[in-house]
Amino acid sequence: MDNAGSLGELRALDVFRELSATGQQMLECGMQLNHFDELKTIINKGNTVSGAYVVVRGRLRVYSISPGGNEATLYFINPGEVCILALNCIFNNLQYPAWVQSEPDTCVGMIPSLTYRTLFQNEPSIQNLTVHALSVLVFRLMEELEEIHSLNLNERLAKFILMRSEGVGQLRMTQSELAAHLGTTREVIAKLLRRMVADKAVKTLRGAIVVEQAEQLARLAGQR
Amino acid sequence: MDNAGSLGELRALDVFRELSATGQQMLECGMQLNHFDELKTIINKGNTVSGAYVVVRGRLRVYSISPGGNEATLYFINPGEVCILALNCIFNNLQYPAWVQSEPDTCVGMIPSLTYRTLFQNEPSIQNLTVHALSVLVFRLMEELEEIHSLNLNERLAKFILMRSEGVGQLRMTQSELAAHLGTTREVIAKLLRRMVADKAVKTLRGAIVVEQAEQLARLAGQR
DNA sequence: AAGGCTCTGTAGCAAAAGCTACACAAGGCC
DNA sequence: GGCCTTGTGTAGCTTTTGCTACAGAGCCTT
Repeated sequence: MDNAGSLGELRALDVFRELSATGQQMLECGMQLNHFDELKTIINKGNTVSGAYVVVRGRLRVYSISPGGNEATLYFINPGEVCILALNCIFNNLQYPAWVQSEPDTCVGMIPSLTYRTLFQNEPSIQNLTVHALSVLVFRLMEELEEIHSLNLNERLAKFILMRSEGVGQLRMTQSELAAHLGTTREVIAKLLRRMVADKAVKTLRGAIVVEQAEQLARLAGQR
Repeated sequence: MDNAGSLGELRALDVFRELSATGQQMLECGMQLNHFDELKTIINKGNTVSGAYVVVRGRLRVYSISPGGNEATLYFINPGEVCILALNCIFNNLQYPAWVQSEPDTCVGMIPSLTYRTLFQNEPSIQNLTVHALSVLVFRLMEELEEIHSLNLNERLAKFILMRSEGVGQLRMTQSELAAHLGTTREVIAKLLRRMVADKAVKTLRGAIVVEQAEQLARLAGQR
């Protein structure tokens, strides 16, 4: 996880900005911006992807849905990063293997497949960016897999709250949403939260979790 | 999962062979072959990686170990494929984030980091190979994550046996090994196998599982 | 203010998975 | 053959997670 963080420096947006600044690339003609005010599903599983996505503002959430209807977040795409899964599909003409959803107030740039492939062939910076983005994703997925195997739900929940409340001290999210991220159900989240509340680690509000004692929470996340 | 399969055509070994055949690359000087007769741990978590690994024969297994000591397989690297995680580390000077183990009778070629980086900068085929290998890995990891979220142990076990016994009709593996792959314990595997035996889907031997009725097994793997 | 919607709290039972403990079987080695 | 190691079968208990059901609280709309 620290590893993955240290990889996050090469920002897709900067690369594209620089490229278009130099002028010799036909970049402007390609990138089109889309803005999403509220939560919206952008790609459905099985969709054909028409281009590479770059997150300008906000965040994208890539998730899967089980036959039973339960959602589970696979990973997030943060501002400045490309949606490498889309690249994946572009390079191999595949269908997108998951769902993608925008968080509220998210802005996404789209570069047509063909443009991206041309850029990749001619621009070392784009080659690096691509490899880099894929690497980051691999790290995130491995980290997620590892956590699922070695932590139980309680620990994963504590960790999730801790990570996503950083700075603010609270996490604006309903318990159903939390459940969808961790691949479980609302009632289970409620049950676990009840224990954390009893431990005075957090406080629950409508639509939010307030972190009371971060170290207490960290302890819950750390060991069983 | 069908997606991942269709990605597997670009074989690392062929690319390197071709490159060294053309002669203008200093490839021979780089690749050194290692042979492993039996199960052996090649990379430990946190190790610094000294080069790119190409599997010539056999198979590599990438896995994680939880604090409790339980293993869980993240994915396999098949003949002709590169260990992209190692590439990852090469490009970003990171430590390897998991353990790697060779199966019996496995042959692995190693290309020093520097050589690989040079190749990547100059050879389009290597660039493609790299992106391709990373893409395949991303698909495999996503598939694994999705399965963990949507299938229970019984279904995952059935699927695992089915996949790994293809053609032969049996799976040469102890129950402890099975447990390590699926991230659980021997007793649980034994319990699940007992049910499958009662259903006449499989038969258990010492060190092996024999598939009796593949469709029966497929049914167990398919739904709950 | 009334009604409706969404979110939360709680209980209780069912199923899944993990853990401990032990008996027995198969194969290798001396 | 006897011993040792490794692998398997089984039982019973605990913990975790999932599922069903319902009550109440907060917020918005009309």
